[in-house]
Amino acid sequence: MDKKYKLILVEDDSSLGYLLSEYLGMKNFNVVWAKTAEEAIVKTKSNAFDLAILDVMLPDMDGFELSQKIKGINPELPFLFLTARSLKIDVLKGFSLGAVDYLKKPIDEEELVVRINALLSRLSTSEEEEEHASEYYMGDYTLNMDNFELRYKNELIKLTGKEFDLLALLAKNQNQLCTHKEILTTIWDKNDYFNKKSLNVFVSHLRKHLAKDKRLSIVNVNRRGFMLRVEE
Amino acid sequence: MDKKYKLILVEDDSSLGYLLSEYLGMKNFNVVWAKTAEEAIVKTKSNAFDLAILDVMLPDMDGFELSQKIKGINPELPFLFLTARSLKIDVLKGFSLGAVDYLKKPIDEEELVVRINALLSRLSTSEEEEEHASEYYMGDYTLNMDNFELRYKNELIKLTGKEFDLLALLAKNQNQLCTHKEILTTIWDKNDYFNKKSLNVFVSHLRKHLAKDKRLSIVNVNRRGFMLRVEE
DNA sequence: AATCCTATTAATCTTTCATTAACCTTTTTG
DNA sequence: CAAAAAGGTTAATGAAAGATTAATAGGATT
Repeated sequence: MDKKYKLILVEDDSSLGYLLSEYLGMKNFNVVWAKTAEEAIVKTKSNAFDLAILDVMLPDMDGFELSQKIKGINPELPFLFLTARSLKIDVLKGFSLGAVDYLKKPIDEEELVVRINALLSRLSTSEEEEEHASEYYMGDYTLNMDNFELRYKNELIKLTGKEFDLLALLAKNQNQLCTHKEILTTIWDKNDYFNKKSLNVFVSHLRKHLAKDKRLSIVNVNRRGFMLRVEE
Repeated sequence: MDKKYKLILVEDDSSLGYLLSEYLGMKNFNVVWAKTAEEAIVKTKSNAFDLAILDVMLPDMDGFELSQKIKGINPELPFLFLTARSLKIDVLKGFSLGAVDYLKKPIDEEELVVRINALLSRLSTSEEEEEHASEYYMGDYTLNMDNFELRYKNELIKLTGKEFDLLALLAKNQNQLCTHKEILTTIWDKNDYFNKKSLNVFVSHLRKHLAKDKRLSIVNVNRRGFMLRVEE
């Protein structure tokens, strides 16, 4: 049996939203429907979606802005934009090569399913490729991977080697849980009681370093691991 | 595998900045996104960019003014301006000291990639002269690669062979980390404990030589390497 | 061969940083 | 709800890395 993919549909129009979620449900997708951007953000935090379908015109926020925030929560999520405007299409068409696509309204449901599957299949094939970003952004902080520098609004913050390694791992997976095992095996090479104690110390240090931006927090998930949370 | 070019995109508009950096990332560019001119200046100091894409209208500074400042930091950097205004070519003529191009908004991303590649290819043909830069400038010091001379405001400072090699490497990568491995393999050919000890001695010598300009410092990044930092 | 120059090695001192310990707070479990 | 486990924070410690100066050795030059 195929994996049942979980989608979030962000659409303020009730009729269209209902119609699409029903239709996609019939097509064996697990659909969560959010009517506002705010709702979408909350839902993204508490669900592991495989794909997001966003109306670009929402009552409370621009769809692109929303996509950015969602990406902050779940960086791997592919997007499918629903747009009535033809204006932005020239901006979006370039994305048809990557994990972003768009559809013009009115929506053709069959076409929608084709696009969804295209995005999902692309995701699974490119899962292996490692991303080597040279900078990670977290709120007003920037972590530069080339010179091992952390900056808060251009102010340099000195990090030790292990502090940097840990923050880099958390930043790479921001808003996603890093398990104890994952952290300890990548940074300490060994997953034992004493290294776990050491990890706690470093988490504490990093919290101090990141204290200047209230939107950032390193949260503990009891018995599982840590997560760098970046709030919108 | 092709070299991954590193670009800085200076764009205050969140939606456009996000879309472009995502798109260029997909096109296998390493993109660093700055939202303000000030941010751009800091990032230019701490990254070795191959190209800069500047919005001409920024909240804190005019894009052309910014380009001049960036040019002061990285003189070889080619520019690509994004402009809403229909600019006449003669305005850009003043900038044709280096590789410069411009694109009108709204941006056609495919066109953007074509222009970027055009600028970069122009760069690579003249890469020969970049590698053989005859002088490096660090604060009030000048390192002449042709006659192996270091000068502080015209005052000649005598360097030994290894001192020169090391300073040249650091100067070429100023404000960027040079790892122990990088230094030892390029200057000593072998990366072992004793050469590392020797490196420390030379760093100490160079610090004395560079002491006359307080803005210069050779900083150590524990267990990673050294960096020639040039302030302001 | 004596002198000069320079890179390496040695010796010594200082700094840095990961670990450990100690103690406190929060969460989980029985 | 009490005991136990896990997590949080700060400080002490010691080993490793780095900085600096001096000594040595080896090659080149005269």
